[in-house]
Amino acid sequence: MPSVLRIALPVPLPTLFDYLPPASGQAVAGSRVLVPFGRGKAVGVVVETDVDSNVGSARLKRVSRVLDDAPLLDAELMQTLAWAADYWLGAPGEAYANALPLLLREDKPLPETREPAWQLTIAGLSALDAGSRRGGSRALLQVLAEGPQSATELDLALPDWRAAARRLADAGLIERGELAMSPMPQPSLRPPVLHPEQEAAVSAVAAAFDRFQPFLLDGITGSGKTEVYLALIEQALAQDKQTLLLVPEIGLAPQTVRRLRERLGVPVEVLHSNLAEGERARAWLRMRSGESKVVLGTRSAVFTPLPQAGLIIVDEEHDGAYKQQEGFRYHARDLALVRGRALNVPVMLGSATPSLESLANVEAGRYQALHLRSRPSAVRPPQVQIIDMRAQRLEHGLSPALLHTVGETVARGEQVLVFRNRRGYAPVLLCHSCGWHAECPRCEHPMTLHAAWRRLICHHCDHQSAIPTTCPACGSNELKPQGQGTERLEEALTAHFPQTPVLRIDRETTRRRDAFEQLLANLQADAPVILVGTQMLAKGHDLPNLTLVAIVGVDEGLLSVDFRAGERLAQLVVQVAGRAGRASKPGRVLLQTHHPDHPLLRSLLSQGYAAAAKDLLVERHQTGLPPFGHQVLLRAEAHERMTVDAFLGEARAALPDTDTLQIAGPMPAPMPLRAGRQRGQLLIESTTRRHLHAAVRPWSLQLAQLPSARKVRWSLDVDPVDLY
DNA sequence: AGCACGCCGACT
DNA sequence: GTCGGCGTGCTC
Repeated sequence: MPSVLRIALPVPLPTLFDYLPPASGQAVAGSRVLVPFGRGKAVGVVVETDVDSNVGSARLKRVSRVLDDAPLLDAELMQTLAWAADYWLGAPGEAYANALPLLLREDKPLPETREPAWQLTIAGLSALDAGSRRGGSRALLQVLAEGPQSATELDLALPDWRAAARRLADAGLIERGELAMSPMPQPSLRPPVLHPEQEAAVSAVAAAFDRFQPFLLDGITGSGKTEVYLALIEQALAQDKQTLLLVPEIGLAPQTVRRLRERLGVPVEVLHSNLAEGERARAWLRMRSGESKVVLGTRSAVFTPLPQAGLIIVDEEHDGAYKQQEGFRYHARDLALVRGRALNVPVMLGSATPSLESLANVEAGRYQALHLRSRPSAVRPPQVQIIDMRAQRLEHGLSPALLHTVGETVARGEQVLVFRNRRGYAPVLLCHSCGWHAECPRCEHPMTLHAAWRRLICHHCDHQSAIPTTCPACGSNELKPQGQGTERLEEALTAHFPQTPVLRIDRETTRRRDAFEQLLANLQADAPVILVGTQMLAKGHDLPNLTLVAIVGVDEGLLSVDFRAGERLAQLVVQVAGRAGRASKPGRVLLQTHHPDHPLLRSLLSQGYAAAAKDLLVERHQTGLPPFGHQVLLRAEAHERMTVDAFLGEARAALPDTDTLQIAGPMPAPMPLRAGRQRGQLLIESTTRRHLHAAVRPWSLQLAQLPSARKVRWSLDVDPVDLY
């Protein structure tokens, strides 16, 4: 049965589907087709043509329609996607689905890549000359008098233009048109002169254009990594080549995009999850056609077609946001490297706190390390000082020494950042009379007290309940909030420093879109202020007058059972500390801890991240943990513990018994109950990736066949970054 | 994942 | 007598 087509369909099944060729038109590998599937229809991607099908000819259906005459996904992407599905044990159809913007997964003609724009009609021109309109309408006419403008440009120029546009369009004064290209800003910022280390990094990568070579740009905060990226993108542009720039989820501030556009003077496509689907599809298609040369995006942007690829950059490469945590669990940084190899282009990974994986690759000689050690914009690196919390009288978790230093700093008119990795008022509500504490019924974890909401909220499943006034167990009035969240620190600092504004920045205060941006924009550079916040404050954003960073309550990271906790803690401390003293004023960092002698803190503070990372790598080597060992995690959850254990037990029994694999479990997950579901896991480890994959690949197919598998929700995670 | 089919409880 | 609960099975 030759000339059958093998097609990837967006279903979480480990198979591709065979179809007869369409009655008319030619389906080629990489093009989308509409096919009958089950009772309905589906859009799939042709993976292979002219295959020999094992499916009985009676069962084969025929492709209904070819959606693309030419492949939408080029050979390189097709090859990369097949590799990715195999490596991360994903359903092939899901890998292909992930690679296409939602709009391109539908049975519709491709959207026009030109951007819709507005322009004046003849009548509009006379209306403008006559000055017959007022207010917003007049302003819009004036802007359009300079030429057609896209919606994107109008959003920037006149935030409230839409109402006026509707009025003017109804009156026939303006009309919709199209822009030939996405907006082309003028290069308005001249590139700064690079210092020697930046220069060296740029020439090292530039010398590797046209071949695959990974680089690790290890540059402390403020050392000018972005300028290195920009210089390299400019070099790629000079050769008419495309650049893919990946950033973690939080790094994509409108401010970053604007800066990039202004500096490069070319359209910069943006791809992230908040974008409207039409915009996403257009950006993707403009890269595919080669019309655009630069794309900036988060995780899924790693699938952007790059027909004229010149360079791939992964900023903050250590960031866990690059790993997809559900469905098709790929890692965008790792996939970027695979694409770099296939496309024959250099890949630059950048970070002030590189992942242990990347550092090990440097040691093994697979990556070339580039260092930026000087901090041109700062007088000197911040001094880090430990505050021993033991035997201290604390005020809402803040030590006298810390409060004193905060006071000094704001008195000098400078700004302070108090970092705490916990939202809410207090992480525990405890009865001092009987020891009862408020616990989530669905997770059996302490619930966080949120004073502003007057609620107890579970941070694991969002379960909420009212705050009891008396202890539900013993009836006493001794319920006390235990521990400090950002909300409580804000309150305590406001009370202690009534003259100084205290601003809290966490998920609650920045819920509104762009609220974070606005909060930061409102910080007058010179006015003293105390910022209290979580992770969100750890990166980006230059606050030149911020000279003190106080880190409180990171001790959880020192005691965690997760083998990556130490690495993450070190990265967090260094990233947060990097906020201090960026401009002309020296910075200071205070770290308040109960464990001042912890070896990780000691090496981190006395010798810096590189030394601490080296120690951590030695530990990983001795224990055979990643990156020296490789892991696949099988997770399962169900309402009954027994159901989970039965499945995991059968799964374990189905694994080959070889000494190349180490198997741990079945065991309860670190969070054994979450949102009312019992959770368990099985960890498979091997020192050789090849052995691991060879065993796990056929096993993953067997798992789906197990009768017990239908009773649980299960997933496989290759190279898990989180063991929860 | 969807989406059907398929047998057992509280409603017009 | 029906609407609908989610168990089980299938998708070329």
